Order: sequence, then C-alpha cells, then structure tokens
Amino acid sequence: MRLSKAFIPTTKEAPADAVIPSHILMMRAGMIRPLAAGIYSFLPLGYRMIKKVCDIIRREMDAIGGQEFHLPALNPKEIWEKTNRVEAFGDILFHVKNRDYVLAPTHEEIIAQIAADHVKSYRDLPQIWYQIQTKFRNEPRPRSGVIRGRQFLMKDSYSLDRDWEGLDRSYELHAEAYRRIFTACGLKFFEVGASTGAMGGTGSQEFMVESDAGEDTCAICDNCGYAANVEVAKAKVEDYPREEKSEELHEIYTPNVRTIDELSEFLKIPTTKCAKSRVYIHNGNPVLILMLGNDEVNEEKLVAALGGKVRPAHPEELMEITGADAGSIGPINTSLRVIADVKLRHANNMVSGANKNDYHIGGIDFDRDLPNVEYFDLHFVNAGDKCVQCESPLRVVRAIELGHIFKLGTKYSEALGAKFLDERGEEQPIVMGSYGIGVERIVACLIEQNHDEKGIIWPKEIAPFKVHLIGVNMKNEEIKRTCEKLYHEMIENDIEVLYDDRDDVSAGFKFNDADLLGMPLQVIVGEKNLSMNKVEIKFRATGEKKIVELGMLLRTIQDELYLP
RNA sequence: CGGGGCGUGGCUCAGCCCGGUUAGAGCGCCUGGUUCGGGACCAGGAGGUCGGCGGUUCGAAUCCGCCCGCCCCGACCA
Repeated sequence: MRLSKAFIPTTKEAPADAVIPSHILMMRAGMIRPLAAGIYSFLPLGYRMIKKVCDIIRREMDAIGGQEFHLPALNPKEIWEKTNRVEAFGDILFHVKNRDYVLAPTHEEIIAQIAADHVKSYRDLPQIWYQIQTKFRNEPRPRSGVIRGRQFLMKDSYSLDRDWEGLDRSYELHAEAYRRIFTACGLKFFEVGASTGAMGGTGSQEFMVESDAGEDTCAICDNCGYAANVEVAKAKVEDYPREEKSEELHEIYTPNVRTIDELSEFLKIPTTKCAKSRVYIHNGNPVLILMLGNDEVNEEKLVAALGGKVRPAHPEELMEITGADAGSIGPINTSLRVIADVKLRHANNMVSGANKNDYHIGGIDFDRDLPNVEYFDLHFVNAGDKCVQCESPLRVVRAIELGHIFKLGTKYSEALGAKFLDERGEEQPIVMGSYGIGVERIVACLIEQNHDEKGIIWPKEIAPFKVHLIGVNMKNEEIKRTCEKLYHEMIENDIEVLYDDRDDVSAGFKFNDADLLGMPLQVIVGEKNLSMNKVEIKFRATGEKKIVELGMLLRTIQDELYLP
C-alpha cells in the first residue's frame, strides 16, 4: 500500500476526549473515528486489523469443527419473549420503534430456533455454529474507545450436544481454540473462573488481559498461574493470632463511635481486634454478617455461600431487627443467624457492637461465646495475600474481558423446543454452550499491551503491515528508483508493506508517522546509505537499527519476520 | 441513573467571570517557491449558524432558562 494514496489520516495531537492509550492511538493512527457515544467508524487501517483478527478467529474456529453462519441482527421481539430475555436485558436491549423488532445483543435464541426446526436426531449432534457479527447493546455508559461500545463486533459461537459430557467436550474445544486465537494474536492473557450472570447455566470462564483500562478486577498469581475475578478469588487464610488469655465479656461505653476506624481510634486497639457487623436480608430473613476489621462483605461470595436472594438491610430496618443502628450492632445477645468470615475463626478478645446505641462489647471469644456461628469465605482478596495454591503473594490488577465461555445447558433449548430423539426414541433437550470474543477489544488490547510514547508497536504476528518502507526524500531519483524496486520485490515475496512514497512531507514527518503506525520493521532508504548501496532497518519494538546491503535486504527481512 | 467537566474553522485551545471593532492563535488544508535523516521555512489564501431553541438587552460567543451532544468517576454490565 502506498501512503500517498492510502486514506490513513494520522494526527499529531490526540482528541481531547480520548483518555486511554489504545483509544488515543487508534484515533491518532487513523484507524477509527467516532460517530456517536460508543459508535465508531473503522477506517481502512483499523478495518485491516479487524480483518486480520477475524482471519485468525475463523482459522481456529474452523479447526474445532465450527461452521460459520450469518444470522440476522434484526430480530422479532417475540422470540426474545419466549426466553424472558426482553425483561432480563431490560434497557440494554435496543427496541425498534416502528415494528416489533429488537436489535440482537447476542444470538442464543436464533440458534436455538434453527436447532428446534432442523436438529431432530442424536445423529445430527454435536454441532458448533459460529458467526462474526455486529452486536447491539444500549450500554448506559460506553467508554474507553472501542472497549465498551453500543455497537461492536463479536465472534459468537454455540455448541449443541446431546448430553452434558458432550457439552464438556465442546466447552474444552472452545477453551483451547481461544487460547490459540489469543496466542496467535500475540496477546498476553490469563483465564479466570466467572459467574454466569444473566446468561444462566452451570459454568463459565473468562479470558482476560491485564490493563489499567480494564473494567474488571482480578487476583493473579505470577508464580503458579492462579487467577480469578475478585468477585470469587480466594487467598490462603492465616489462623487468627489468638491471644493466650480470653477476657470476660464486658460492655464498653462508646459515645458516637460508628465506624471501625473510630472504634479502633477510641479504644486504642488495632482494627484487627474489631469485628464489623453487617445485616443482610436472605430470602426475607435477616442475617448478621461479621467481618474482620475493615473487610468489606463480598456479596457475590455471600450469595454463593447462602444461595437464594441476598440484599443489604435498609438503615431503617436495622433498629427493628437488632435494636440498634449501624455502628452498634453485634453478635452477642442477638437471636439472628450469625455468619462470620473465615478470618474470624478462633478469634478472641474481640470488640463488636452491643446491639444498643453507643455501646460495644469487648472480650468476645468466638470459640467460647459464639459456638453456633457459621463460617464462610466472605472477604475480598487483597494485593499481597497468599495464593491458595502456592502461597506466593497475589497481585490484584485491572483487566479487560476478551472472551467468555459458558456452559448453558438446556435453558434455551427448552424454551424454544430444541429437542432431539436419542437412540431409544426418547425426546431430549439439546445441551447448549455459548462462547464469545470481542473482536475490537483484541485490537484495543494489542495496543494497550504494545505501545510507547511515540505510538503503536504491533507484534509481528499480527501487524497490519510487516514493513514500513520509507523513502527519505522522494525527489531524489536514486532513492525513488530504489524504493519502487524494493516495494515491488516485497510484494512479489508476499511481504506486506506500507510504502511511504509521499514527496511532500519531510523525513522527520515520515519517521514520526512510521513510529506512530507501528509496523514491526522500518526500511529507511536515505541518500548517505544508498550511496554505499545500503539501507537501514529499524526495529520498532527496540529502536535498534541495522545497516544492510541492498542485496541482503529481502533475506534479512524474511529472517527477522519469520524466524522465531 | 447519581456526581463532575466540556461544547468556539478539520484538530488542540484562547476569548466568556466584567455584554460593545470585522471572533483570535498554533497545528492541519490550498497556491507558489525554497528545503529534505526526526513532525522544515518564506509569501499568499480558503475555511466559523461560537451545540440548538427561547429569553434579557439598543446590542449576546459572553448574562438567564430549557434542551441536545460528548468525556470522566461511580452505579450497572453476558
């Protein structure tokens, strides 16, 4: 591609409303332009990257037996009502105004419908069906460039199996395909267990990329590879450092002391001698939750521990339930079910609320005074906590979700009548899985992981072009002739090359554009080197420069690009 | 949805508080010339309903009201 003809509108300055590196650089490199909040036009260079990512995805999906579909984005609302997802998605679902249609945010329903119509026998299974298609979601707050948009490209696939063992196989095939896809893209990623949320089903797993621009928080162990969303992450829990002698229970007058920090300050004791109380309503009944010091209740873990529905009690409910306001509630003299975080097991000489405003109780020995307390892991993991697997310190990092795979089960097949006959002639629901990858997010994450102050640094696996050929001064006939020759040679040798043949910009301008656009190798044809029949190769990633004989150039490029 | 910020040529912004020439600068763009290894220089030029509507005023980019749009933090998020 000749830069003199290409539409790649680079800019020196970043638009004021772009904040994260990938957004700034995609704008500056002329890859995207915004149309409205969370809606972007992909320009030729940006779309070239999208296509490269899609090529890799198709290759790996086809390799696990996937068959590519193209399903409609415009769906009758009726089919979404059959699975109750008009309500489940709520405002996220785009509705068409002048007909009873919705814009599809995902395609389980459509797949299940096709399966219901045409998959009749166990002989038809298993199937893996996929597509790469635009999804529409009315996100309340789009952000971070293409990372969270209202319209975005998703590779979504669906597995159809006759039983749960089959689903396990299809799910594992996807997990492996996803690992190959992200690896082929040159991404550093990790996998975490995840909650299934509104998708339903029995299991799910997310593929994440560590990034400050991420919307999720994960705990990861660099030593053994353990990684989990903090919603579910566990760390090794140390035994509570129990004191030798347990004090008697005693009431303490604590006027206007509400928070753990105030209590710790007032009594001159560490926060780890305090047990914080929280009241939740579980399936309509109040339960008292005790946490160590300032630990917050991880509600996802609480739901997992108790099952059913859980919500925090409203402040106005507290007095009626406990006889005190928040800040003076505690486990002694209460008839509530008491649940404590595992960090409090065997704790003694603890202070907690007295269920009487302005009073606390000291000398609480969990073993002696609270024999009926139930213990669960309810705290959030903190950076530096020890890994549950190997006891190395955990890191807590922000991360971007690139892919998510779900074991759906029979929720959609039952709702839409997707059934088949097994060998015994008995009708069974198809067991489904669903799997998604955010295509633009791959491109954004590549930039998040590979950039510097000058611009993008594409990994050589997936750069839009492998070589950026620069003629320093195109008005010099010798330079021009050499560049043209090299350009054609590279094309003939299947080396993707972006050729800066512009004759109206200065050398410095070209160098800066080349660094911004970030192709792995820059080939610089300048007067001085050319007079000795040589050209320069610059490696974008390291800045390293090499002077090469013209005759050795192609060989050198091929070696640099294709050798491991 | 709560909180905050912003909206002035293609981009980055000044002007607004304290109303009053013809609304400015840098970058970009066009023409001509000189340059050509790290975002060159000279000369000339094009380009603006100051987000929209309404109000106050002799007079509004500037003051007031409503609306729209965009960004950030949070809530939410398969």
